[in-house]
Amino acid sequence: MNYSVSEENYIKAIFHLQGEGETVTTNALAAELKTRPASVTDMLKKLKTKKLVNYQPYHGFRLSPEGKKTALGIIRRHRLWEYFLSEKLKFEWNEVHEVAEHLEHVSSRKLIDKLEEYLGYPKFDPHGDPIPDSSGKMESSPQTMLSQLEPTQTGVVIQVSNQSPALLELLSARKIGIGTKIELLRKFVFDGSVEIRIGRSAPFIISEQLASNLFIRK
Amino acid sequence: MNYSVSEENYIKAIFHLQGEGETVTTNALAAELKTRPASVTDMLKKLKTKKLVNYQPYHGFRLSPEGKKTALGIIRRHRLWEYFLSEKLKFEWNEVHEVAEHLEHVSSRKLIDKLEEYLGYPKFDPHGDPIPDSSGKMESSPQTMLSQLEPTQTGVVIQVSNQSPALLELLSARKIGIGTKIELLRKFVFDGSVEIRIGRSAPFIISEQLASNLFIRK
DNA sequence: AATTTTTTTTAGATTTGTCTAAATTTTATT
DNA sequence: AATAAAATTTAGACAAATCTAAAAAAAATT
Repeated sequence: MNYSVSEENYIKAIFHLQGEGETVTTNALAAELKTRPASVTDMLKKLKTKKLVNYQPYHGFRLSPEGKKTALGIIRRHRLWEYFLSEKLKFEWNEVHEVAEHLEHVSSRKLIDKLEEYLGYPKFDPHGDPIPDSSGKMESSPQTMLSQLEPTQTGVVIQVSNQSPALLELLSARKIGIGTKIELLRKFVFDGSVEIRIGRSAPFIISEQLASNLFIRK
Repeated sequence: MNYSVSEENYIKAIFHLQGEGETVTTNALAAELKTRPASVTDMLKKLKTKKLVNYQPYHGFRLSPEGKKTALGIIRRHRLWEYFLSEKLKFEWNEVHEVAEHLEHVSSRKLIDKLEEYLGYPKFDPHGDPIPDSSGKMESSPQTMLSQLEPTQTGVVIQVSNQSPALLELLSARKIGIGTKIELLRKFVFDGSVEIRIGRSAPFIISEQLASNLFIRK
C-alpha cells in the first residue's frame, strides 16, 4: 500500500495520460517523465507484479482499479498542498506545482485528512482542477476561461459570460457556440490574444477580451 | 547544496550525537540510525568528500562548519513542520515527530521561509526545542517542567512556579533550590511521580505536583 | 607487554532505479 | 506481401544505499 517516489510518479503520469479510454504507450510515458523507454518498460514490469497496471508487452497499458485508486490518492495530496501553498502561504499561482510535486509524496493518511479539514474541504485547487475526497471521488472539472487553458489543451464551450449582442455577433462570425470544441494552440504574451483551432479548420487568433468571456470545460 | 534523504538523516543524527564537543563513533551512529556500522563507514566516506564531516578512519567524526549549517537547516524544517502540525492541524504532541520526519526532507527554501512567516516566527517547537532561524541561529533551550524530561536527561532548576510557603517548605526539606542539578531516572506512569537524583546522592521519588512546578533548563 | 575483546573498515553482494546498445516486435510504406 | 521504419523490450552496466562476513586497527584485560 506504500509506494516509492518513483513508483508514485509513474502512477500519476499514467493516470494523466490515459484519460478516459486511451491506452498509454511506452514512448509517451517516457517523454512525460523525461526518462528512457527502457526505464519505463522496467518499471512497468514492477507495477504489473504489484497489480497496479494492466500491461501486455508491446501493447500499452492502463491503470488497474487499484492503480487508479492509488493515483487519485496522490493527486489528492498534490492538489491539497497546492491549495495550502496558494491560499495559506500566499504562493503565486505558478509556483505551487513545483513544491507540491515534493510534498505529495509524504503519504501519511492522517496528515492529509487533517490538512483537508484545516483547509475547509476545498473542492478545486488553484488551477481549477478538482480535488478528490478521501474516497477518491471528485467533482467534474469546473468551467474555466478559455484564456486559462495551456497550449495544446482542449475544451468545450459551456457558457458565454456576457450576453451582449456585440459578443454574440462576434461569436457567430467566428462560428463559436455552446458545445464548440476548441483547442488552444498558443498564447501571445504581448496582448493576451490566443491562437485557437476548431476541429480540423485552419487556426486563428482571438482577442483577450473574447477569450476571457468564453467558459469551457476541459 | 542539495542532499539525499539518506544523507540528511545521517547529518541530523550526527548533529544530535555530537553535542558540544564529543566526537561521534561509528557504532553509536549505527545504533541511532538503526543501520549497520559498515553502512555508516560507507556513508561517512561520502560525507567526507562532500566536506560535511571531519572524519579520520578509526577515530570518529564531527560535522564540519558546513555540515553543521546543513544540520541546522534540516532541524529548522523539522521543527517548523512540528509546530505547524501541532498548532494548525491539531495533531497530538506525540504524533508530530513521525510526520515531520518526512516533511523535513522537502527542501524548498521559499516553502520554509513562507511557512515560518505564516506561523508567526515561532521560537520553539511543541516539544520545547528551539527553532533555528533562516541563518541557523536559535535561542538556547527554554525552561521545561522537570516532569517533561526523559529518563536519564539532566537539567538545572532555574525557576519554581508556585511561590507558596507550602512548596518552599517541601523544597527545603528535599534540599532543592535554584541551580540544583537534577537527573531524572524513571517516570512512574501510575501517578506521574518521578525518580530523581541530585549529584551523587541516593535517588528518591517526588510527586507529579512537585515535578510540574520545578522549571529546569536542559 | 602480550593477548583478548571490541570497534571499525574493507571486500564483495544485493536492491532500486536508471542508462545505452542491441534485439525483437509491431506498424507503416512501398 | 515484402520491406523499411518506428516502437518496445531485453541484456548488460552503473550509481546509491544497504547488507554480511572477514580483515584490520584500537582499546581493554590479563
